[in-house]
Amino acid sequence: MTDATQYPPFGVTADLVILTMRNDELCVALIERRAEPYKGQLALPGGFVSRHGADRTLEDTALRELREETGIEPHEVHLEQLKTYWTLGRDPRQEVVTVAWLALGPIQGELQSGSDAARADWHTIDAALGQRLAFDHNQILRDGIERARAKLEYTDVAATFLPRQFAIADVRRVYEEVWGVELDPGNFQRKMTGVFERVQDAEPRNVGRGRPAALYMRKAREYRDASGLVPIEPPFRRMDAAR
Amino acid sequence: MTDATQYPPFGVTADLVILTMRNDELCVALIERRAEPYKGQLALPGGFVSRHGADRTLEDTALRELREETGIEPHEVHLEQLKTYWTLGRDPRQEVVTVAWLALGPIQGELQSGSDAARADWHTIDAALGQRLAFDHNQILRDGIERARAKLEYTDVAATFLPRQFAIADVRRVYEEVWGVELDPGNFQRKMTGVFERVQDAEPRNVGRGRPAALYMRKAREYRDASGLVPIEPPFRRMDAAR
DNA sequence: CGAATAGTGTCTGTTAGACAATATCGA
DNA sequence: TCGATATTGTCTAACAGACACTATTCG
Repeated sequence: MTDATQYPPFGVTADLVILTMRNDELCVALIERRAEPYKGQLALPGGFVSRHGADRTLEDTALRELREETGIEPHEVHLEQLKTYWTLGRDPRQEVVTVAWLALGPIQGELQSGSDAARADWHTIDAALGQRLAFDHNQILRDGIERARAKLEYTDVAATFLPRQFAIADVRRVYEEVWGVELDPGNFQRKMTGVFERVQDAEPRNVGRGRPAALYMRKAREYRDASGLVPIEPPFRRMDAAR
Repeated sequence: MTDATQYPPFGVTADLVILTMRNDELCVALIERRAEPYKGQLALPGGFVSRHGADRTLEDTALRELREETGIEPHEVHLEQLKTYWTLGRDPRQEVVTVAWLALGPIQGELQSGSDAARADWHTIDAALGQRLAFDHNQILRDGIERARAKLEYTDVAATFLPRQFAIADVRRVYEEVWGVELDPGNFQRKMTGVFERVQDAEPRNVGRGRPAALYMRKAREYRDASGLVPIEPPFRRMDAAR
């Protein structure tokens, strides 16, 4: 660390794995690259740190990219740092270190393509991983999904996919889709009612057929860790599948 | 991402949170900085990526720094990426992004100071966190310890602190020290014998008084995740304290 | 022998998971 | 009414935690 200037200069980007549920399917936001390298291929949205010194932290860059891409306000999503990626020659233009972020939210509308994207769209996880993405974005996407899967087990992160008020069955559908399993509705209900807070007033949103569900929201007062998530009790094991 | 060269150049370092047990105390490796900034203060060991293109991946840098600092061979330690840190002006010389790594191992000997360090020594966690470290290294160290604590709960990572063969009580002492709790020896025994593999031959290493303990090692064949750790069964809860 | 540590047995309260039963809606 | 979904009840096997007990060493 004696003389920093003797070491090679890097570019630093923040790339985003933005996941949401659309029609009960787990989807990821991808852009189509407008420029080389990987022109025309799909990639995770992202961009370089500190356009004109606007970013003061790594998170600023991630939040800015998130806003540009989805038009969503930061407080509506869960955002956490995922992992950092670099291998020699990973980007042919110059050495680029990418700090990947995981963003989860109830994002409804269509996406807006930023400056460097020809278009931006939602893709199901299977469709996205079934093709070659730009750079090492296949790996980043896999890591992001794995992180989300793991966090369902010991946090209330599933609720970040849902609007502010939701039914327990909505939470269950998130688990079922993200884990790819079927869960027993009865047992799930019991476990989760303790995790969330019942909304008393609120007319029961009456969507489909069947008995209307009570609405819940995330508990505000409980202990949250640095990531803003509430730990859920001992284990919600991935093996807890019905049948 | 249109023109990478318009963005500011960053230096990239790998800094290490190297934890080990010495005299049943959790200790961290710190260096005393030889040069400005923070000259004379304690800091996590680390260094810039790719001195003369020697590093082809981020992990290469971490492994190289680890070897230089501890003289330890990579296969003897558990190494995982922790988190990446940057805020504007974090390093007064130039903008530096630091990829922090967590290294856990049964590191016995003294430390060798690298080129940029006046000296390198082991410090207990309390001593290290009780003073002002260079840069944002207090935060990085706290994050590293928290990661280690969390991983004890659902992996066999405790064994990475120990030599290849160990007694169950050794594992228990790791949990007790890292979590700062007392665990019931009997119940701990039962849970952990399933996690590890008994070494049949191996004369019972006879250290202190009392009945000599059977030796165990980590299971080689079981499923290991990408980090090389074996998941341990449902929950080893932090609350599982005795008394 | 007694002190110390390793390891096993046993009991009890809790809980996960299976599955049945009830509640409340739309058609 | 039926079909669908929400919610609660019940049972059982497993298990965590408390704690007593046995095993094996050293001094």
